[in-house]
Amino acid sequence: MVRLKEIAEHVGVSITTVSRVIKNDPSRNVNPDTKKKIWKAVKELGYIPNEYARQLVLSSAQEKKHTKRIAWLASSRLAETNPYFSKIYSGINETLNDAGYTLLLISNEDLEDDVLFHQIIREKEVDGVLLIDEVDDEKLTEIKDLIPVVGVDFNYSDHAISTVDYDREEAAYQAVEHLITRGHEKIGFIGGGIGIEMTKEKRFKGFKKAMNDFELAIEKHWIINSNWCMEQSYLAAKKILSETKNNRPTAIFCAGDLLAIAAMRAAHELGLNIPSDIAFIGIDNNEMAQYIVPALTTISVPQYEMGVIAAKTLMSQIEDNPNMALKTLLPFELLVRQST
Amino acid sequence: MVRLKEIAEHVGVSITTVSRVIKNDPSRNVNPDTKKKIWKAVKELGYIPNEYARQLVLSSAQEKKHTKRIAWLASSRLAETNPYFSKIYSGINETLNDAGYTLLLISNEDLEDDVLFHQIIREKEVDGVLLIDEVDDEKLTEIKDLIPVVGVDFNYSDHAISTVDYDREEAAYQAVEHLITRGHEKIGFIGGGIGIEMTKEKRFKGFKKAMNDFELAIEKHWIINSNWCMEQSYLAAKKILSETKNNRPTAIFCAGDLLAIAAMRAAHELGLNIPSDIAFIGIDNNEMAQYIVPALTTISVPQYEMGVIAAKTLMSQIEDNPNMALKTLLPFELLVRQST
DNA sequence: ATAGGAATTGAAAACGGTTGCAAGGGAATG
DNA sequence: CATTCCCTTGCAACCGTTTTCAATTCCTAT
Repeated sequence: MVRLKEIAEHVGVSITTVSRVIKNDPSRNVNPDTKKKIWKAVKELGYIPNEYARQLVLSSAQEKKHTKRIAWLASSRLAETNPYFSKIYSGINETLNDAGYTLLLISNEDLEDDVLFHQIIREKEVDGVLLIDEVDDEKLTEIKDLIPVVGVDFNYSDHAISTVDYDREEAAYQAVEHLITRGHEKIGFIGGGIGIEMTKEKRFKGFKKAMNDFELAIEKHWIINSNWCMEQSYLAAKKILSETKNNRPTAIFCAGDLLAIAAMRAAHELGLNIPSDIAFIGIDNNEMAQYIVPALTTISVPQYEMGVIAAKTLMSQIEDNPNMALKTLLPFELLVRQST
Repeated sequence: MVRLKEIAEHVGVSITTVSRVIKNDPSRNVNPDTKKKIWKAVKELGYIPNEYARQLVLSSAQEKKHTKRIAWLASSRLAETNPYFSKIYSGINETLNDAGYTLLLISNEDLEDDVLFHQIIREKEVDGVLLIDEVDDEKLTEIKDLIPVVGVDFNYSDHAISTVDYDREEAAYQAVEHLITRGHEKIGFIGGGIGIEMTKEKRFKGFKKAMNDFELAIEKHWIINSNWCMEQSYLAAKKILSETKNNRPTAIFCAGDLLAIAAMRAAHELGLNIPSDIAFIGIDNNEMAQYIVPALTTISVPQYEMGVIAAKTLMSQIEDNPNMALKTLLPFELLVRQST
């Protein structure tokens, strides 16, 4: 390992001078010739500053340097399954990268490990944390006092942290309203809801509110929790739609496009026509939604923008440190296609 | 900041002893009572070891400590668009996490930035690099001498680095062969190929080989480069399939399921029946493939396993350091469904 | 009792930088 | 020619750990 010392000897100056040149310290002036010679030696010898030694000195003076790293905290299951998140990720990553940050991926489950938690959060291996999934309350309470935190794609947390989301209750309301204006009265709901009580699920709330506002009855066994799993959505839909015409819904609101696609398959296999026998509406505007047959009516959510804004919010919290808990809501849009 | 010194003073022992207790050094024995007292003080004062000071000492003795971080190097465009990669990612992430590693996401484009490159690769902010996309040759040559590298989901690189992939030429061959055994003779090809000359694309090679082996003619304007973009695949398919019956293919081999789905939409809009008028086969076995109507015949690729093995390969290169360039190929499987 | 060994502890020297302070040298000024 | 000042440079202390080595105490076996 090349050290300052070797450069100093090679050039014939003191370590101090070399250090000053390399740090490009503007408050100290070094003879241009010396400077040139030192840089030459640095290149030749392939010197790389020892970050540890540097920080050691600084650690007492100023507070610990920013690492320019940010943790993306999500349950691994989630990131893996849903293309929905890759768009959010895209927005986050591009924004962060432009600002010189890099993303560290940590799955929620791993954070249970105390060692990791200690190392990453307490020792500030990262400057901030982006929450995609809900973390359990206890952990969140612990984290949010130690390090800036911004949540994306959810907002039902009671904690005082910044979140970026769309108004999912209103989105669901409009989706159901759309079905109702199309004349539907018997409407089912296929939700995701991993470990979240349905009651907390805003999309379900929106569904209920719309049904109530239009004085329509909610049929309990048309309410499905799919665990965000296409297979489950498919099976559930198959079950519901196998009933006789009077006992099955005429429309189903799915909390995700993928769930809708799976459910539509079930309808197709049962020989039902979409949308005349059974209509479907999703949420997400997955790229696929427009290509499947029939194209899926859905609510387009600004995933990319959510990522961008979440990243910006977090960076401003890190850099300017205003500990305000901002709740940002982004606009969405109903896209009517062939499935309704 | 709480330092060893303060603990030492608080307990009334030397810094040395405190250090030994905290490191839990088994080769040195410390009086159990002292140990207990020290731990108590550590907890009370909230001591957190200064990683910089620690590493500074170690940096000369052994080589620089492993950071337990690994960089995932991919073009941002790629990760964003294709659910295909999230499965690979899943395999990688889970395997790494189990071994105590975390993933750092770096987009290919950002690495062009010399500062980032220097910091991440040269200063060993990570222990190793996973390549998903091809990096440009120059960069790769530079990286692979500095740090362990493993490539996933490609193997046409001439460089001596380890790769994990499936035999994509053979997979393509079997896909086309399947179409041919179904009686098709006029077969089109929709490929991805971002910035890669088609000739380098193994899937295209497999396609050509099969066509040649069965003595079928390749129609040039049935060969499309979609840039992995569903929209382009859709448009291209629409153009080809608008021709009169004699001038259009009876089957199309798509280098990805998503491309196939988009192309099928085009066929549908033109009123063509799948598979009797036009058959489709994809590659990937995207989760969606089985749910669309008609379900897509495709080649299932062990994405998750590829991720797992790539991660393991990289870890063994980091830890055991055998600089061998292993080329691992995983098995795939033809899944015949309704689109052929 | 006493030598020898094991258990326990501490002093001090690194590790590779940064930085306050002071000194040397030359040019400018009186 | 003496004085002052600025430019340039180096000395040395320090950052918070780890670790070598030696010192001290306490047993145990003779």
